[in-house]
Amino acid sequence: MAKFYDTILGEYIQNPGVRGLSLDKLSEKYFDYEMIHYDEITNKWKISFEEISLELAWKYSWEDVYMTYKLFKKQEKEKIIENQVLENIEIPLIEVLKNMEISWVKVDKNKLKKLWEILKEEIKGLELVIFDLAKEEFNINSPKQVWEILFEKLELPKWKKTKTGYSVGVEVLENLSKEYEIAEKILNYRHYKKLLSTYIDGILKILSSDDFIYTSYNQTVTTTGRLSSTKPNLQNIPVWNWIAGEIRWAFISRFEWWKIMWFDYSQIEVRILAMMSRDDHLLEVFKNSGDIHQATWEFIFEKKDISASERKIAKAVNFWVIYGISAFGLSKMINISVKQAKIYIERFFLKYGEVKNFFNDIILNAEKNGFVESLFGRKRYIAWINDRNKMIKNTAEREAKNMPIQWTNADIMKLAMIDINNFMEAPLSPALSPQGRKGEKLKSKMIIQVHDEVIFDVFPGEEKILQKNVKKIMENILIKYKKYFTYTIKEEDLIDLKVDFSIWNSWKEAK
DNA sequence: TAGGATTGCAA
DNA sequence: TATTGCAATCCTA
Repeated sequence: MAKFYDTILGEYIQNPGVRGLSLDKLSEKYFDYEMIHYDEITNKWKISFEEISLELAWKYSWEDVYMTYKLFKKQEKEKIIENQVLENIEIPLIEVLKNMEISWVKVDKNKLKKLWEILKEEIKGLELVIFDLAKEEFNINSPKQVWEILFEKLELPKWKKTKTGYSVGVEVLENLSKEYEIAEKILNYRHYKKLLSTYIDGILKILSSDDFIYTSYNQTVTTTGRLSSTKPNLQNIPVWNWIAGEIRWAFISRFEWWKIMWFDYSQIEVRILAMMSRDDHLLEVFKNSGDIHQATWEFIFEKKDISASERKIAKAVNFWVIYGISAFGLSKMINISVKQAKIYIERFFLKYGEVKNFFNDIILNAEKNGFVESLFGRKRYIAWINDRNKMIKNTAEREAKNMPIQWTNADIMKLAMIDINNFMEAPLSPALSPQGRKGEKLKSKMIIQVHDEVIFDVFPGEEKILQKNVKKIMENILIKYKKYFTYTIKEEDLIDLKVDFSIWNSWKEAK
């Protein structure tokens, strides 16, 4: 039993993704009791807590404690506190996330300022061109004004409607940009503007005086057991393109002589699929070559030499099948005909037959029991799996198919983070300590998690010990925690997870 | 000023 | 006609 407990996490485990997990919401939901709000007692923050009457302060404080206690008692009675995922993953993770949050992330302010100058210049230029093409000035950031200009004034062909007018999203503009320069320019404008507002201004705005940012990790918002990150969201920093990719160069080690180290689970979802489905052919790939894309193509098309474009298709098929994509979706995603896409998907399931059975079983079970389950027993209720509406039913089925995989992914990563944290907190033996000091802890810090990657700020001299141990911990999670499995997996089907690694002075790496 | 709608970034 | 998120911006109520 952990040293501490969290009733919100208890609630989250029961019903991941349900909004309104705050104490006052739960108190209403379960005890039909409306708590006093902080807004009320402070007259909407007009007075401070010290200024309110003792009686009100007492009631407010008492409620907080008592309702938490009642919630705990309820969860104890319902045996929620004994939930394996809660006890072994979510509760221990609290401290890990705390450590990450207080470690902060150093930012290269000058780098961002330089990017700001470049982007500002580009945007200004594009604005002029767009106004010239439109023959008037308007707000390019306003979708409404954009479609008014494009479809009403310039009479470009209309593509897609929205609730309030016409869509002018990427898909539409990309189609238009084949013939109309203005569409292409607006796309460029948006791209740069996005980088400038969200990633440059957004980060500069919240930078501390010594150039650090301190993100928050939220443990109870996603329906898939993943974490989320806010203020800033460090989980959607751009990776592509010459200028967007530059942004990652701005996340640097905290001191000049420190390094940024980056670990990433390679193709983890396909590996999980192989293991959970126990598909012999898929498992074989990972036990042998490990090159899943090459293997899929060879296997599906009974062909040895493959071209770069064929490999790209194989990669897409491997990737999208996990999400239960339709032939239509796949065709759009990689720009092939629906007919072709259908053939690829059919052949995938024909060859990897157990995968098909695995997905079918998940749906059957969900229909029967109303929930799906991860490898470690994380449950999600999908009541609408039996909906009569075919659209709703289809969506539910796609969710059901994807969730066990994505959840298991999240569980693996969380377990790895807990073990990494334990490793970093434990006093090192003199032999292992980089400086040979007795009882010393590592000084490096785990700073960022992005779903299947973890990033460290590394103290000089600790590179080797971290590289070796973090990689080992991450790759061995399934073997170490097989006792928690709720699916039966044969010992020989426990495949190795693969972790890629790189080290640099900033987050931008050889990706 | 709050919140819906649109858009776009990540895994 | 894949999923999960967060955030900037516009614009209406």
